[in-house]
Parts: sequence; structure tokens; C-alpha cells
Amino acid sequence: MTSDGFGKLPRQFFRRPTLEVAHDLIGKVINLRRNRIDLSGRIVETEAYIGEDDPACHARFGKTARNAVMYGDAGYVYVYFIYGMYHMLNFVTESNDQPAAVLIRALEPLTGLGAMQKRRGVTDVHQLTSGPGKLCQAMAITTVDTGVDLAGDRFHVADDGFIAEKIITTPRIGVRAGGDRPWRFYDANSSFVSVKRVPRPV
DNA sequence: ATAACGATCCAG
DNA sequence: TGGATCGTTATG
Repeated sequence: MTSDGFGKLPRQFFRRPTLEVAHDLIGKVINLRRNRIDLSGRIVETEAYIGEDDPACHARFGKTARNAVMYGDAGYVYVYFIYGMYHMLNFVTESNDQPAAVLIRALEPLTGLGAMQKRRGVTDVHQLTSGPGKLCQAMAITTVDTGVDLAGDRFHVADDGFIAEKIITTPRIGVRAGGDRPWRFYDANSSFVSVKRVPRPV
């Protein structure tokens, strides 16, 4: 049923330049199981956070207990808690000692809609996973998931053959310092993107 | 020890 | 457009 057998992305996929990974993740499918219920969603929006020189990256102050996983190998989950009530899902990229990750900002819900609606408290499918905080709430993703290996079976990303026809690049949403970097990507044809922002003119 | 600040979301 | 709400980090 799910795209499981078609192609779970290997660690190699994540062990590349973060901007490439963030771009290529558009259209891929996140699969995970929560309370014996399969959940899945197609990635329609991402953002790259790259290294200690990126003022918006959590690695800007160097290695700490919270961001340690970003300094490890690629293909692992990094979830952090923010604003006292929301969780943010990231996938670690690049190689060891190159702290970087891709923030998953929005999904098109595919499987487990009922469970997502229950957790979100709404039924409108466009309100389930169209935002980084929303998708974590819909899929019960918390800091407990930090460190999960995406090469495993309980939480992975797959390629089911879908190809986004048009991917838009814009500055990242909600960041102050480093807000000028065009490191956000989204599927132009998706109605599940969090914020429609016109790409900054050249 | 303490205070300021978010890679957000939703109500008003 | 402002407030909720608390872990992380910097500063005294």
C-alpha cells in the first residue's frame, strides 16, 4: 500500500550538500507509525539550515546538548521544542562535524488522516500538516524522536516516483538574522504549503 | 540564578 | 496584530 518497497531513501541521500537535499526532498514521502497506525505525507515545503556561520541555524553557538545530533552523521532525526508549545522536525544532512539540517515545513497528508484530525482538533485536510508545528502535532512528533535513524523502518522517507513539476525558491520563513538567504523550497502546485511567499526578485 | 528570546499558531 | 508558554542559551 505505502511506497515502502519502492524506495526508502538511503543515508547517502542525506549525506550531501544541504541545499540539494532540501530541494530534492520536495515530493518525497515521510512514513512513520504511531500507536500501530501508519501515517504518511508528501513533503511540499522545506528549509535548509547550514553550519555555524548561518545565524539562523541552531549550530550558530557551536555544539551543545540540544544540537549534538546535527554534528553527527546524516540521515537522523532532529526535533526541537520552540515557543513553549511547538515541535519542529528536521533531518540531519552533510557529513560528520558539518552541522546542518533540513526543516520539514509542510506536508500533503496521505495516510492516517483520521488520527491526524484527532490530534489537530480540526477536520479540514488543509489545516492538518500545512506548517512545521502543525505537522508535528498531527504526527505526534516530539523531541523524543531526536536521534531516530531514517535508515530504519519505523520512521523513514521514501521516493514513490512522484516528481514535482515546479519547485519555488524563497527566503526562509520566520527567521530574523540570515533571513535574506533563499534557502526555502516548496512545490508550486501544492495547496498544502504553509505560506505562499513570492520568490524574491533577482 | 535569572532573563530574554524564539526555524509558530490561533484567536480577536 | 498580540499573546501563549517554556527550554535553551547568554550573562551577572
